[in-house]
This record gives sequence, structure tokens and C-alpha cells, in this order.
Amino acid sequence: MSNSMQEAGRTVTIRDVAAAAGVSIGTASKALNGVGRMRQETRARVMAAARQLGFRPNPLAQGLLGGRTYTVGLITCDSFGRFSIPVMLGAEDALGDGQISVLMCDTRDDPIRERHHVERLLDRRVEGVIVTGRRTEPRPSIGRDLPVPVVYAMTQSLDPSDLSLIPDDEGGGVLAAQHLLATGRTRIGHITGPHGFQAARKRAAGLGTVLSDAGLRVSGEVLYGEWSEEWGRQGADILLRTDPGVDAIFCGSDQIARGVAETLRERGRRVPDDVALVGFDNWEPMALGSRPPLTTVDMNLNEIGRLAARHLLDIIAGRPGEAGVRTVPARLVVRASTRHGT
Amino acid sequence: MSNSMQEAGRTVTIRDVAAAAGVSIGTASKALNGVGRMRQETRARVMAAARQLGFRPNPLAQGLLGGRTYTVGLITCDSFGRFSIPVMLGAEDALGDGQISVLMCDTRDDPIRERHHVERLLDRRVEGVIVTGRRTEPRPSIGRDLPVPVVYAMTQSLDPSDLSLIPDDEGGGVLAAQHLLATGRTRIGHITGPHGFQAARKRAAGLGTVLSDAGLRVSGEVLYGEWSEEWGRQGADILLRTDPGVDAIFCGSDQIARGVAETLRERGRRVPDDVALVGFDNWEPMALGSRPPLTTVDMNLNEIGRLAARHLLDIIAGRPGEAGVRTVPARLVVRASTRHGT
DNA sequence: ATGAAAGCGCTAACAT
DNA sequence: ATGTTAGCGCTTTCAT
Repeated sequence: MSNSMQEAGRTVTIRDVAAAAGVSIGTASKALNGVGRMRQETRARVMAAARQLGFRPNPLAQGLLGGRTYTVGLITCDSFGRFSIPVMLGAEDALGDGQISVLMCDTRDDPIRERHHVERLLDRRVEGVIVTGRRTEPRPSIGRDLPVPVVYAMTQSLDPSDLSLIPDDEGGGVLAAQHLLATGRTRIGHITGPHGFQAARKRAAGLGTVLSDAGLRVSGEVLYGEWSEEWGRQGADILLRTDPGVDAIFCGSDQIARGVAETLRERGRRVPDDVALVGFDNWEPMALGSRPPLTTVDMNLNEIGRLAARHLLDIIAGRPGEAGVRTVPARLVVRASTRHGT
Repeated sequence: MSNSMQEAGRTVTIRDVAAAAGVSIGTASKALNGVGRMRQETRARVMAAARQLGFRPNPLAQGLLGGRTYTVGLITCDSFGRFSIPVMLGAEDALGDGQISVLMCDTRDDPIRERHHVERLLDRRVEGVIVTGRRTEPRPSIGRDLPVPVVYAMTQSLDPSDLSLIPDDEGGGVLAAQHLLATGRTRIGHITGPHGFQAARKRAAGLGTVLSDAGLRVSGEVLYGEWSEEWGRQGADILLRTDPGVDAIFCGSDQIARGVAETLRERGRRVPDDVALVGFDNWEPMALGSRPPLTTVDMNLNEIGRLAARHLLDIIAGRPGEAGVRTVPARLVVRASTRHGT
């Protein structure tokens, strides 16, 4: 197997390849990299020797010379949580295609650790950094004058000269609202997370805009609370008391929606017949485990990660785009909680 | 800020430091690394210059020379799923302490991609590899004659000469069973995942052992099904029909337990008063969102990751342990589903 | 106590 | 068409 998988033991260098092929080390290099002129036969001989010996160029040496490391850092403040994971996945995907490897680290939301990791990444000469977060709330920049570009994904930097990619929460609210209107609902309530969260306010704003354009308003008031099932259960009771005729509820998260679904069932309201339900996140274990399965807004986190990676690669390649906070469209996933007969 | 954060612009080399300190490059190196003999004053002068200039040794150069990269690869087959994440976190934690950086990649369960990533990691001269998985089911080794050590975490290699760290599923079953017996339950049912899963069988075995030691047996039969809430709901109905007097149910996952909890409530059984409930995984969004919150078995995935990392570091450092499949103890987390008054 | 020089593995000028 | 050489940034003998 020595032809494709490096074996234990001494490392094969280009020197060995050159010797085996009976050429100089420089010629071997050129042959392997497909540059320079040389006889076809020579090139083939070198390639054969390299394959034969299981030669793998040492990236440290290459990097040392070329100044490139083909490595980027990925910093997560989410302890690899639910939100940053799809983002990382998308990023890893896009970077992998570009032959870039990913150095991963987790800050546990600790600025000290974060600083430490940034330093270490720079030590390692990463060519760029992606920062992901648990929420999209603005956060301090990881550093103004870093020698490499930085892109924020699923979190945003307070520094407007940084590029941040976040989901389109408002657009998600719009999608949910339009869908509910399209299915004939008019008394639409909204139960969501803490008012302190920009994401919660924006989702509510999206809903509000669509409703006022239709000459409607949110049934009751927007109910801000927590990102929990328990709050969903409570909120549903509050809403049913405020407006017993409510025929749809848009929730700020799938967890909240699940709590709402439970209360509705216990209060004898059928979903979706009596009350339609839309969640947010498309967190499948929650959305699918719910009865009925939830129609929900998917933030396209994979796409955010992919875009972040691509932007980073662009900047590294010297094609800087505009900085600032950029928003990635969301997508509605329709399931039984708004649709009969499924 | 040039003293602690590298600035944009040309990189500071040891050459610059040496020049600034008025010493030779070799002396500067020795001073910075605290080796060799030299006047205290000289050493101090070099250090000062280095700090002043914001010097950071280039790890590529160091690695090239020393043959070490201080890097390990982390391969996940779980798309960073629920199980591998805590493992990765633990690993990253342990490795970070050892000044080792982590190159991360995801295989999406695709052997081609996996192979590809392994090659790339070897190209980059990682000093070791950790493989994590979505389940603990045995899987093919990532390669017999790799030039670096490999440790499997939360997955196991079919090759017994590999070291694999997996949770103690059987022990988890024992913990659950003992807890239920200790709280006075005697008619204990078990609803779990597919019989095809070793994990499911082992958890059931743990339960079975404790019960037979107590002169009891599983109420009804062990109900194998799927890892879903829906199956939990179904299974609960089956069990209630088989043994209406069941006073406790141990579930193979928190999702199943959640489904069970719902059905029990709908059938008018109080949890834990009439039926105690124990889940598995300690997947907090599920376990805490359930009504009541679930007592459950925590597999200590963080610890598995940490141990995997430590073992890997040991092997890298030339202290190889024994190979084979090793098991990490689980831990019971008691919540309201088995305990009154919470 | 300090400096000079060799070399890690590789690439890219420059010679031949 | 091929070989020789000079580094990339650093550590480590070996001289001084």
C-alpha cells in the first residue's frame, strides 16, 4: 500500500524521489508540480517514483516557502451548539473544496479563551478566521488590526468594518406571515423569545409588516418570553385567554411552538384545523417530534456557513467585498401544523 | 498593541529580534527558548526586543525543523451531530491544554470523503487522529498502517488493535435499573431503539441483569423499535396494554421517554406517582422540555472526548496503552420523572 | 558568553 | 531539458 498511503517509518522526501528517478531535486520538484519544461518521459519517471515511494510533499516546507498555509481558523462561541454546527458544516464544506483545512476552536463564550485562541491561530499562520456564535446578537470584534481577514457567521461584530453574515430574521417572519395569510388565517398571534433579542424583535417586525399591509394586526400583543417549551405552554394559555378566536400562532422558535402545540391540544384546539402553527429554526428533532410536525422557518445555516467561507476565500484571494452586516434569506418548510391531510 | 497582537504588514522574524537586540540570530533563539548559557542581561534584552516587535515564532519553521506539527486531526462521521459534539468539545479541551491544535473534518458518513480527509490530514503531518461517530456501532478501521496513532471515540473500530472509547451502555442500564428499584418500583418496562443497535441491546442487558439479581424481570418484553418520540408514544400504549400495572419505564433514549411521557399523561397516568420514567442521553432540550423533566442517563461524552485526547497524547508521547474497546462510565441525572416534589 | 554555519523539505531563480 | 543554488524561519551543533 505504500503507493497511496504513507507508511510508518521515515518520511519520504523529494530528495528520495529525485534519487529514485535519477534526476536532480529541482527537476523532481518541477515534474511533480507540473511546471517548467522537460521531457514527457522524465516527468513520468518522477511521477512514478513518487507514487512508488508514497511521496507526500511536506506542507510545512511548502508553507514556509510560499508563505501560505492553506489553513483557516474556525472559532465558535457556541460550544458547537445547535446553531453554530450547521454553520461550521457549511463552512467546512466550502473550504474543503478549496483545499483549505480548518483549525477549530471553542471559546465557551469566554473572552480570555477567545483571545488565547485567536493568538494561537495567528501563531499558526491561518490565512483567515471565521467566527460563529450561538445567537446573532452583536458582539465585540475579535480584533481590529488582525493580519488576516475575519468573517462573522451567525453572529455579528459590533465593528461595522467587519463582514457579518446573519439569517434574515425579518424575512423569516414575513415568510411565516404570508404563509398563514395564504392559508386563510386572519387572527394571528405571536409568541416568541425575550424582547432583548434582536432576532425576536425582527421576526416580530416581519410578521407585523405583512399583517399591517393586509390591514390586520397581531392578535393580542406580541408575547415576549423565553426560548423554552415551558414559555410556549404559558404563552399559549395567555393568548387563548386574550383572544379565544385566534386561528394561527407564529412562534419565535420550534421549542416554543412545541409548548404551544401541547397546550392547544390540552385545551381542545385542533392543529391545524382550529389553530395553525408555525415555528422557527427547523430544528428537526423538535419540529418532527411535535404533534403535528411543525411548519417552520429554516434559517439556512448551512448556507450562511458556506457563504462565510466563500467570502473569506475571496478576501484571502484579494477580492474583498463590502463589509457590514449581510443577511441570508430564510426558507419556509411546510409541514402538518399548517396543512390539512398530512 | 504591537507587543501582543501581530499587526498587519510584514511578519517579524527572529532575525529582526536579533538585530534589534544587537545579538546574533542563534543567540536570540537560545534566549527566547530559555536554553544555553548567556548573561541574564542579554537574555532580557532579547526578550524585550521580541515583545517590543511582537515577535511570534513561525510554527511552520519550527515544525519543519523539529518534525513536529503540534496538530491532530479530528474526523467526525456524525456531521457534528448531537453525540460527536460533546466528544469533540472534550477532546478540544484536553488537546488545547497540551498546546495541540485541532484540524477538523466531517465525512458525512461517506467512505470516499473519509479516505480523502485522512490523506489530507496525513499530508499535513498531523501527529494523531481522533475519529468520532454518530453511534457506537463498530465500523471499519480508517487504516491499518497509518504513520500516526488513531483513537476512536463514541464509535468503535472493527480492528481490535485500535483503541476505541465508548460509553458504558450496559452500566447505564444498570444505573437506571438500580435507581428504579431503590425508589420502590418493581414492574419495570423497557422501551428502546432498534434491536440492531448494540447500544440498545446493552442497555437492555444492564437492566435485565439488575432485575434478575432482584428476582424480577422486565415487565412485558423489551420493546425494541426506533429512536423516535413517535415510537415512544406507541410503545407506551403497547406496554400499558401488556401490563396495565407497570410502575416504571426505562427508555433507551430521551426522545423515546418523551413520547412515553406524553402517552402516559394522555392515558391518565401520573409521572412519577403512578409510573416512574428514566430516559437515556441527557439531551437537555428534550429531557428538560419534557413534562415532568426526565431522570436520565448521561453518557459523559465530554469525558470520552477528553480521555480520547489524553490517550492520543500519551501514544504520541510514546506511552502507548493497551488497545481494544474501552468503556467510560455513565452517570445518572435524577429529575422529577422519578422523584416526587420537584 | 556569543557567533557562524549547517540544514529541516521544498521551490524558484539562475546556470548549464 | 536538466542541474545547481539560494533561501523560507528556525534550532542546533560547533567554533570562537
